[in-house]
Amino acid sequence: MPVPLTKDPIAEIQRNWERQGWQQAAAPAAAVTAIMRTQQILLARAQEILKPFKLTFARYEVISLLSLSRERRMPMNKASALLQVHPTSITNAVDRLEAAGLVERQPHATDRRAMLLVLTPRGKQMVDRATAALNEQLFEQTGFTAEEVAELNRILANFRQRAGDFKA
Amino acid sequence: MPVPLTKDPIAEIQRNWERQGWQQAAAPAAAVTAIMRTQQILLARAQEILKPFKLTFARYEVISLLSLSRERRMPMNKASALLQVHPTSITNAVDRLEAAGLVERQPHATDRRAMLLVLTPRGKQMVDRATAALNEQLFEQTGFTAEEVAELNRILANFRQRAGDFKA
DNA sequence: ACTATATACTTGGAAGTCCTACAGTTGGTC
DNA sequence: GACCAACTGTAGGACTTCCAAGTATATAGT
Repeated sequence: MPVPLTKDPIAEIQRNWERQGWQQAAAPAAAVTAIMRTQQILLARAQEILKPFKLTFARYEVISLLSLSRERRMPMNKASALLQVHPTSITNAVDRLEAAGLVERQPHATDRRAMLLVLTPRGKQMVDRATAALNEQLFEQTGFTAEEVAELNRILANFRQRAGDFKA
Repeated sequence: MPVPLTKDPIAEIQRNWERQGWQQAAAPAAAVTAIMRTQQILLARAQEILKPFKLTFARYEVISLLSLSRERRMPMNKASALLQVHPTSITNAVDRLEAAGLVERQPHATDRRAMLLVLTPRGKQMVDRATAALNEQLFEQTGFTAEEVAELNRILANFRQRAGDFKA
């Protein structure tokens, strides 16, 4: 990692796959690996930017979601569904957000099984600052051109829809 | 997650960002989130396919790399560089691969700090079967069209190069 | 030749993800 | 009205990733 490689290791995977005679699988195998690596790079950047706020990207996503909702509150199962992560991941994130005073758990008015997540004023302030930092330092300079962003959004939305993430 | 959402939650993020007046950041924010979600879906599929082999994707990547190298052996630091993960991740994966009898650690001939990873015959057999499964069940039916795969490979290779993953 | 810096790997710990299993609630069905 | 299936959130465990620190070895500079 310190010294950049002289060859793209993912292009190397594709060449290896082709050399083995797996023509059909070669390019998609490279694409899958590239997506995983890209995610890793983007996540690392986000975490770096969020470090001064003592937030991780997972926790940022939770409070950002709350911040954009009406009333700045939401049942946990809805947060889980919208962020598309396992319920226990939300539990984990909320435990830490609550310890940091950014979010509160409140009983649901009509369903005693459910928990309502409520963004505190401190939480709101934190989201605003963290979002400004992410916008400036990550989203407005991802390293993708505007065309590439549009292409990615198109291709990945198709994929996610076919994968069953959402309907029509 | 059980019931598919009626709206794409990532498109929702983009709309929310635009509503807040963050025009420049909106589309890239959606793209970043889409990449993360897509990685999650692909990783889950890979893990599912590898489960019968008692392999995780991280461990598969290590033995696949060894399998494609001359002599089926490689120093750990080279594996770390090529897979672009932290050295400790390799240590972790190799501990488990070694326990499963798929890989062996051998001393390096000329550098006594270094460790040589050697794929065992059992390991080779396992890679071959796992690769066949991944090719059939994942890579040959990712849900991307051939054009989309080509676009992804082009866009993500540019990105990774700009991010410093490799030179020229 | 000797010291200082750099490299290779491991250990221990923090954080995230998921899964399984469980307790408490809810709600439709007979 | 009682009962069972489905749902909500959480505890515990496995796994991965990274970071920080430590040990051993190699290499460069004086």
